[in-house]
Amino acid sequence: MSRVLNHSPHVREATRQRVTEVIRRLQYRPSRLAARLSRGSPGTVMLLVPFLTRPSVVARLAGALSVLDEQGFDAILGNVEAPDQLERHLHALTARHGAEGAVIISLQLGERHLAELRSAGVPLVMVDAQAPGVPCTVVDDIRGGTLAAEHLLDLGHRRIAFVGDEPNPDLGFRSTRRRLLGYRRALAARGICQNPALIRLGAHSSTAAAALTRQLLRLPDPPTAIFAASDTQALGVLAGAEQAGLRVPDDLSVIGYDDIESAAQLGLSTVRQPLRASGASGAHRLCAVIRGERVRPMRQELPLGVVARSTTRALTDPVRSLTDPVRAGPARTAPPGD
Amino acid sequence: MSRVLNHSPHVREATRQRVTEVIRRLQYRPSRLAARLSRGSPGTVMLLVPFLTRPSVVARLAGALSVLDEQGFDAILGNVEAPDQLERHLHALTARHGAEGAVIISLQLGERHLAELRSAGVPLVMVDAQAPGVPCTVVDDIRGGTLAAEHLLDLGHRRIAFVGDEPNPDLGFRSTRRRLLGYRRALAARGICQNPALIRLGAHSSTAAAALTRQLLRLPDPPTAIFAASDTQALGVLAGAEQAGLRVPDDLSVIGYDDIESAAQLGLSTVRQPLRASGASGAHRLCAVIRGERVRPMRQELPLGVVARSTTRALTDPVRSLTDPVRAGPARTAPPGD
DNA sequence: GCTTCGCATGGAACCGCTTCAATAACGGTG
DNA sequence: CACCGTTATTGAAGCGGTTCCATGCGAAGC
Repeated sequence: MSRVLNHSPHVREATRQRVTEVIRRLQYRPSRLAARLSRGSPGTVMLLVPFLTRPSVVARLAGALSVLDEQGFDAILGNVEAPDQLERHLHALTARHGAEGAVIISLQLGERHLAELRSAGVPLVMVDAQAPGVPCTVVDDIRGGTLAAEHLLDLGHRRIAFVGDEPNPDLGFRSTRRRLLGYRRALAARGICQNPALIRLGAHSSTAAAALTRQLLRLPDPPTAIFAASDTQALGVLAGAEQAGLRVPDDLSVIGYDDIESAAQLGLSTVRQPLRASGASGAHRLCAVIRGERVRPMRQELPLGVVARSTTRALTDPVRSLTDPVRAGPARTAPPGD
Repeated sequence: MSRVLNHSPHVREATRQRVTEVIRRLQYRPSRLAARLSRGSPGTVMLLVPFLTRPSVVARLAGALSVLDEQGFDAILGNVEAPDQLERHLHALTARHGAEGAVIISLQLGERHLAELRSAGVPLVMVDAQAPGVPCTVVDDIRGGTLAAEHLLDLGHRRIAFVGDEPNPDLGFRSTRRRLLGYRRALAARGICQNPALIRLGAHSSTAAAALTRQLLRLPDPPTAIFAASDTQALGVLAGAEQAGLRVPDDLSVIGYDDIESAAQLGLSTVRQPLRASGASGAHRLCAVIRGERVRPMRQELPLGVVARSTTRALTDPVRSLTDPVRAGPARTAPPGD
């Protein structure tokens, strides 16, 4: 009878009919659990994400979910906002038959965790994070930072501030640090002396970013452009600028990072990274690992690009830095919509 | 040995030690699957959501997830963006031992689906949706619509437009329709004649909303305020207004619905509903149902309230509607930040 | 010192499916 | 019509726990 359920070819049509009929009459519902146990594969993978509510995380998650779905895996979701949650979920992973593998998203695991997972032999794949020996899908955040800074530099800006979030001590996000590094390199490459006062770190929230922005704008020599470490923070920067009475992009250029949905909606200039695709790719790669295949580039790097929308514009008031009458810059890309 | 794992009291300390030691030496990892099978409870529930990327959905999801987590349930996530996905996930649910129950979020199930689930005896709970005989957690969207409209009316607006999304034929969202109904009632209650041209429906996206807004603003007699059926759409309205060269709230008041995170960030006035709490409550109630308890109010209604931020303000140009000298309204609540 | 009671432990049965080996039915052929 | 090679079906043995029952052992009571 198991044969008819699993569409085995070695069953006569007559019997199939008969069995199906009985199944229907008995209201028989097979137990997935039992099937999975005896088959030895739980058909389940874990998706581990930090701060589920962040749009960039959700986009990645959605990407991963869609391919797992179509590959027939159940996706159990683990959200970690505190170290103990990480601990718990990771522990659940190491239990045999808990999940067949895991996609770890935007979570930098510590040595201890990695060792545990390795010794438990859990198929693993990382997205927006890396670890030795684990297939990962990333972007070059340093380059991303450079791209953002260069975009602003190309528009004539010189006093370019950076607003980011402090590295989380427990769940070590390091992308902000790398983006900052890229920004620094770009400035250095153009021979611009870096003013430490223009670099502000706070909590990863747009209200924190707004506060930092107000601080920046109160500086005796305020920035003409701000690079925010994420779009979420860039939205805060926008709010901060408005609160300070500045107009974007007229008085201040702002560029974010990620290209989340609302960035497009609000016309935020940003550094785009393929969020959804990163999740999808991670999931695909995990499936490969589970099947025992060898994933090709251990470290897969996705492309990055500046999307100039309407929050960045060429520096219009050279008085601030040099001379010249007011002349509206060319920037201001087409707004979204239509 | 099962006893020591399950912390049974009937085991001597010495034996416990010995067993634990052996377990450690053998690198023994218990199989969750086997445990669950023999125990007869999968310890897993399904979270079914539509359009995972919508912020309101994510907030609810996060709420549900957090309580399931602390209750020791694995949450398998099902995202449905198309009817066939719904079908698949629902079907998986009816399989025995697939999941112990499900929290259905913002998804209006059809009669057929409900019947199937009922006959399969799957413990069910709905959030932001309802069905006869199923415990649900909702808000009164009609009243929400009324609240939004009244807020604008109280500010002196009379030409109030509505921007919303068309009901999805497959996954029947009906909240927009109800919010619209509430809006209509409020207007009717004040004896305001309703102009059908001021009601625009499109896709649920902020770009669509932006387009609708531009149409509205090109009207010979454009609205002075717009009520958007969701914050996402309100953001689009904001963008549309900006594209049309209008300033918010000076030239146009905008109110949204949901109070998603970015609403607070951007100072969007909105009708707040407890998103995260709704998910959490749904999860709690599901746990109760699973435990065989009777959930108290079958239909649990969560509170709603207007949050006036900086996108709504009293009508300043009375010429447009009636009389009165210009007097800046009280509105314009403190901006976010700090 | 021997029985009685109770708690700790070892063992069997079972959860519900898959799988594989063994048996039965089948169709074709000499 | 008997025989043989296939193919279909049935049955038993796991998968890896949990649970329940029976046995063993130690402490308490007589």
